[in-house]
Amino acid sequence: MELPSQYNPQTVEESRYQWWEAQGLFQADVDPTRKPYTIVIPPPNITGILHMGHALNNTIQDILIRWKRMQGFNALWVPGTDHAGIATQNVVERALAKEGKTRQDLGRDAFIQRVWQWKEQYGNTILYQLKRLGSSCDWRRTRFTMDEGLSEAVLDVFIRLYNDGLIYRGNYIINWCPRCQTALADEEAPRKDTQGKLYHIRYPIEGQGAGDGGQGKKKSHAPRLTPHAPDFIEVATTRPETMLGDTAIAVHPKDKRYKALIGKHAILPLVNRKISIIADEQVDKAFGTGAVKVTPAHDPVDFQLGKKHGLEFINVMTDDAHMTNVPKAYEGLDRLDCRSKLIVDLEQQGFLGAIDEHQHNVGHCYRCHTVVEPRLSPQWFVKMKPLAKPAIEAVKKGKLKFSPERWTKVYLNWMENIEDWCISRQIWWGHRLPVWYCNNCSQGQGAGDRGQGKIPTHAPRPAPHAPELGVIVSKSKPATCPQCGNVDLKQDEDVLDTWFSSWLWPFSTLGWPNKTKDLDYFYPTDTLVTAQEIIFFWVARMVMAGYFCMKDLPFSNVYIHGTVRDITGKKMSKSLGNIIDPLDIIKQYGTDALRYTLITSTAIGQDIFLSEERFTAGRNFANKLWNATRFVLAAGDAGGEAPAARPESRRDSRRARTDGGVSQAAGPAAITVPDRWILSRLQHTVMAVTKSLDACLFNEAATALYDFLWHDFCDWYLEIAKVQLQHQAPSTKQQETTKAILVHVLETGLRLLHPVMPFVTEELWQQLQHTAHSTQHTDKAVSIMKAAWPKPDKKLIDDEAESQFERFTAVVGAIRTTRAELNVPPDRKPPVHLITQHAALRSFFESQQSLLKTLAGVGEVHVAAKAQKPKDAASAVVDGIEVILPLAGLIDVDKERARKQQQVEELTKHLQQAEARLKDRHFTEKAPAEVVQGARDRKTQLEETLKKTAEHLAVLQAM
RNA sequence: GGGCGGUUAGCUCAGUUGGUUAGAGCGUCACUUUGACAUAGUGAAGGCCAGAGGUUCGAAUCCUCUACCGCCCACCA
Repeated sequence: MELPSQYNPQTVEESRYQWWEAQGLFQADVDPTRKPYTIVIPPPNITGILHMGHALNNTIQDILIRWKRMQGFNALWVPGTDHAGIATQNVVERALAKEGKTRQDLGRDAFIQRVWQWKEQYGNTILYQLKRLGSSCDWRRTRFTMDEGLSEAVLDVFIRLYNDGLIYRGNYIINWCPRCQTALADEEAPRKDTQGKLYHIRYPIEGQGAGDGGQGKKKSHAPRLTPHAPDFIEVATTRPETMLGDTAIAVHPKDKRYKALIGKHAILPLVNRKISIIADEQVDKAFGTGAVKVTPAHDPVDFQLGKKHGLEFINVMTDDAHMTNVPKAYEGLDRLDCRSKLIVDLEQQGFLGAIDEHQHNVGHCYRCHTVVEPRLSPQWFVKMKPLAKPAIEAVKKGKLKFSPERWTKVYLNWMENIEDWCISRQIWWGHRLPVWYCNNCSQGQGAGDRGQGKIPTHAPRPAPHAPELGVIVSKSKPATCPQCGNVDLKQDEDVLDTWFSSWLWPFSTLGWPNKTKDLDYFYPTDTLVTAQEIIFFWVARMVMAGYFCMKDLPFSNVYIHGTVRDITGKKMSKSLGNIIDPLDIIKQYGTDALRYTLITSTAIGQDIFLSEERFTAGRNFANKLWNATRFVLAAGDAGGEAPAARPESRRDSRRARTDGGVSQAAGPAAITVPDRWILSRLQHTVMAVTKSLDACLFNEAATALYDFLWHDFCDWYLEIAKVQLQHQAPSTKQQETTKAILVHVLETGLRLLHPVMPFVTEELWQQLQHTAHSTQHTDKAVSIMKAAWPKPDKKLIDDEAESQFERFTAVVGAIRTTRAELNVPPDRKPPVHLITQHAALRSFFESQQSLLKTLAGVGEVHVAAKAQKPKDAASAVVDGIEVILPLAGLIDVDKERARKQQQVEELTKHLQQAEARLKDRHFTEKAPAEVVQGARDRKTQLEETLKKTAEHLAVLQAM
């Protein structure tokens, strides 16, 4: 079959993928006779479109899966998607907004229906895109975090945790996004450095003659804070509007400035509420004025202080961050408008001190970037400390490993300081809490009554099995309230955090909570491949869920890859416009090129700085392989007229074609040093690639293959094969051997490369199956995917051939360099003299004459023990062989002389270094013997080379 | 404020447990359109391994400090 001279991925990839799928090659089922290898995909959001991060992440997973599959494992890659609560709801809400509607207009049920509709239409886009990447997932098993089984798992684990006392409801300071109107986990409210202002406000002290609100006082910017008779206390805040909810002022107990005030009261300006002045060590004397206003309902630290000191909690904001429970003048104002108005009023009434510029970290909603409001709110929490315990142990005992290893510390550090997890979200899209309220029993503590007025604080429910009155946790709606028999029960309006379903992913996708054969066989999974951003969100929680639900860790290896950035180091993002779209790259360069370039661009766990030009390397490599195969196929066909040398049956052919059989079948006379060399190099490559993959050093595996296939195989062996194939003597046996080796080495190389570049390797491997010299390594392997992973054949490792061949290439290189440097016209073929004392080397070079002539472009080859010294000859010494190239009439004598001069200088320098080293007593006495010996050998060699080179310089100088 | 990573050729990066003269790809320059491939071949130029100390016979590699870049975590109002 004729192959075109260029590889065109477009004509191959899609149809080849469909063929794989149709053959069922991605599928894995329970098979007790084989060992499983399992990966669960980090489920992409249904709103997602493929970006470079996905491309890298899934390429790595696919490499592992394809590699393990070839090694004979029953390899399962479970795909699926995540419902991505807030993200998806936002997308659908935006679509609604275009129709001029809000979700409230539709109502809850209709809205959710609308989201499902959207999901059906667009939610699998990302999965189709993963197919374009070549991902060999078992698509029959595709799961979705809101499908029936997984929803069941979510409710099940909620109830288990609740019954174990690990889920509780409490009023807590949470991050509240006023735009999305939902609570956000800490991880969902990333902090950004923000330039803000620090407002100083003066609170009059009760009974110090300033209780009249400071009217008529002169404005002074210097706080008068004497320990003796202060009439006000000045505090500093970045959010003045929260002062309306202040219920105390806190100072450090040892702060001399305020000691006298502790226990007294201050008057809250504008509100005229009496608040107490308390002491707490948490207060930093050095910050601001050293006095802090305490707003327990609107700040995490203040919340703690509030609980500790029994303060009142006053919520002054509504869900959409407008003021409430405040003096009429401020009621209903937006938080920022209120801030402005307050500043004016405080200033007018003389309560305002200095306003400083202040840079601080402010949380922003990760979806809409609105500044979050820390806010007291009734929410559901998972108690994390008990869950973290086994998850910490697993890592400490080495049962769970991270690569790169450094993430272990990050993981442990977080786990050991873990905070409870706020799992309720005030959105509609997600798993609704399996919680019902009885209005009879619960006194209006239901979900509808959120965040208004003065909320009593609840400590977390401390002991298990202490059910709150009127709160019923149940998978389905209970008929009646078990306490009072009331039939009017209302389900909690909240849904669960998206991660509350993802943390079950490794076992929920395999059927949990049912006891399935899949679970039994495939769990625990093996490797989890993910990005560093979600170690806390997801990885850590999966480990905890694994131990809680399955009593076993969910995976034994976590591979954390780097982040794909643009060439300047910025994260790729739409708003920056620095996106390189993987699908564009696939169109332009091919999937294999994309995969190859991504993989070779990152050492373990390092970030990738990507630029588009880099993909040419991958494309060129695929093209190189394509053309090498074209050559091998052509060579095979050309040899078709030698049937006697060809084994007749397939069975025979397999025997003759196994690794060990290559040399034996051809007989000792037919195998040449280059043959032995390439076979030996192949074994080293098999070992190196396998070892690298074992250590997750994907870039090293790919680079080793690139070097071997491109340089060793194409640059050297293919060129040699051309000579060996055209050569008539000594026998056609040699030609047969050469052809067999060509096919064998290429075929093995393709198998090694298949996990990284699946498409082109499959295509070419299929082509090779049609040749006379094909090697069929697995019986009935229909695809390279099912071919066996190569194993090294130690018998073919041939140090002698390797060192001889290295000498050969060095001699060829020396001749080429000389020719190029002296501008010898390419059609001129000067004779060459090889001078060496070693008889073995002489006979070796005698036997390689024709190769030398072709590869180095020389005429007659003279091998001798002694130099005849032609006057105008260029020469070089490599590996103890002197190479003399008589170039009568072709040399630029001056130039060559200068070059030799330079060579002599360099050699002299190196020799001096070597000598100095050997003279160093410390070195000779302390360094290991082989290192010292190496240095001696090196020195001797240098001396020899220098001597010869100097002689030639002398010759040149005489010319 | 803590923690982590990075700094090696013009660019992007490798560099195994310290050990000959520090490598690759891209780019550059020269020659080559030879029957696999110009998405190629051959050859060349290009590095005080961020800086300063230290350990060692020997340091890109180990230690300390400094500088810059980038991430993560954290309640300084």
